Amino acid sequence: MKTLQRRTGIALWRQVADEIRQTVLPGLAANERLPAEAELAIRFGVNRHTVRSAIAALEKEGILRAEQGRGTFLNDRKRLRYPIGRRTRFSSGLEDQAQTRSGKLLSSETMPAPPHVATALSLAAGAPVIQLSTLSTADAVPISAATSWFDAGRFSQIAELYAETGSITVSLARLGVDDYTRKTTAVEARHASSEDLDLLALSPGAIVLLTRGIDIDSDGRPVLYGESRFTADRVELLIDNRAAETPA
Amino acid sequence: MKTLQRRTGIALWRQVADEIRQTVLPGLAANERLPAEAELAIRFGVNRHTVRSAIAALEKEGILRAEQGRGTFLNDRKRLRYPIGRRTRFSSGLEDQAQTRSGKLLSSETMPAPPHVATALSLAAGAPVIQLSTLSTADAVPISAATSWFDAGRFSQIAELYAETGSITVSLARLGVDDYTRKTTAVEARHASSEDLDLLALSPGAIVLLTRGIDIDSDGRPVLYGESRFTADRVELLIDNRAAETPA
DNA sequence: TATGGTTGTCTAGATAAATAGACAAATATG
DNA sequence: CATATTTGTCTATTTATCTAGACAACCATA
Repeated sequence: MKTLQRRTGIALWRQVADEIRQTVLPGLAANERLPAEAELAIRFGVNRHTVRSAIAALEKEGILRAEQGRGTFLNDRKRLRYPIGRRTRFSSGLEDQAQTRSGKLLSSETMPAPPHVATALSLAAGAPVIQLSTLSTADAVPISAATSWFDAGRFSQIAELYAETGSITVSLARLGVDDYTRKTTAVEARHASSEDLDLLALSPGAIVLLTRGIDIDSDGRPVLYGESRFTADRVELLIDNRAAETPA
Repeated sequence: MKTLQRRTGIALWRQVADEIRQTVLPGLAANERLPAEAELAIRFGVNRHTVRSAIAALEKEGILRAEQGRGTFLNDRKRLRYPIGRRTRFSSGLEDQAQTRSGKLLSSETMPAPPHVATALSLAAGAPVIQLSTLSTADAVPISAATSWFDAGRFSQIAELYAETGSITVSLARLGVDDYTRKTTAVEARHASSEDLDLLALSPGAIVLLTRGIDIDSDGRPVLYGESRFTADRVELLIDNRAAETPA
């Protein structure tokens, strides 16, 4: 196999790690043994030491474990499925997948609305908005880092409420928004920025799923505009268009 | 700024390219000039030559253009917005964004259904299915590579029809499926595999958005199960949950 | 047309990644 | 307990990446 490319700025061992993830692991059951390092080296056309670097990286990510004399084994881990629909909430939809879930307020700031935020919230450009930076975890593992903007006039207490409750839904309920629904969600994927690496405990080159969404209340008024970064190796997004989606 | 990390298997120039993409370009209008190479080198704490490698890479991607004596400029390019909803079609929804769109059949094969395909199509494990590999382009640029599976009993002519028409929708219509809707779509992101690099004309380390979706006909019977890989730097997915989504 | 700022090219040396080979340490098995 | 298989560690060498500095080529403008 001669599929790896050199002189591309991506170290060979990293490419090998990606190939193992994508072409070797899918064929294995949990706790099953991988082919020996020497065999993988031949298969990918690289030195055994390069394969070892790749395996070391995957081991550090918690995907594999190597045992001297026995072999290297696939750990038992599954990806979190994060539902996105009209009623997108962090907590609900994950109950059966994680024991504990939490939301932490990293920072809040009142600022004039940047152009795209003003547009999303149907506010005048530069109108005051509150920006929340939050981090959500499931079973103590960082799942997403989000930045949300709210109309400062309508939701002046949002930061304090979120800090107290750890939930956007609960905070909004206390401010008189009984219900809200997701209007649109845009999804992109990109390499994690240095800030993402930090917040989400990722290693360089990692991928984040970026969603940008607008939530509206029952009158159709925009309630919040948010951008979330999900760790792509721990999360997949599930978009459900079934009949339950029908507007009330 | 000291945000770059060394010894990670990602060459510094590539990290610089990503940082430029994410922290410098968003602040620029189309055709606006970037800070000078020397200034960027200081900002990122690397040698000017490293910045030049990064710019060369972005130039090769068509994002920037460097002009000797004048500076380096941001090209005018926009990301394609690919709508995902109950009625997900490749052609419609892109009309206003690309002059020409085409679908090409790469290969087709009849095979026993792999477990996850059988589940998705509500078939018995191992029942015969037709697998289509297709490539979709917009304005001659590869946008997505897809693998789709159909019940071989119900849609035996699907490969020939797709080869002829370049459209799943039209092919299905000729086989008596007047309408179909998307039941669920799962979205993941990962590094492009060597096959993806090839098909989608990407460079190593590039990201693909992977969607896995099930389409059903008006009776609720599964029509196709498909997995699509989108080039993350040229496409974003737009999930629309508005009232138009209401089932017919 | 002189000047300052910009990108382009070249040389040289330092640091990181990849290859090659040898052997130790642990494990499973006959 | 002898043997084959596997991962772990070490040394040495080659290749790629990054840094450093100097200067050429080109552009805008005073």
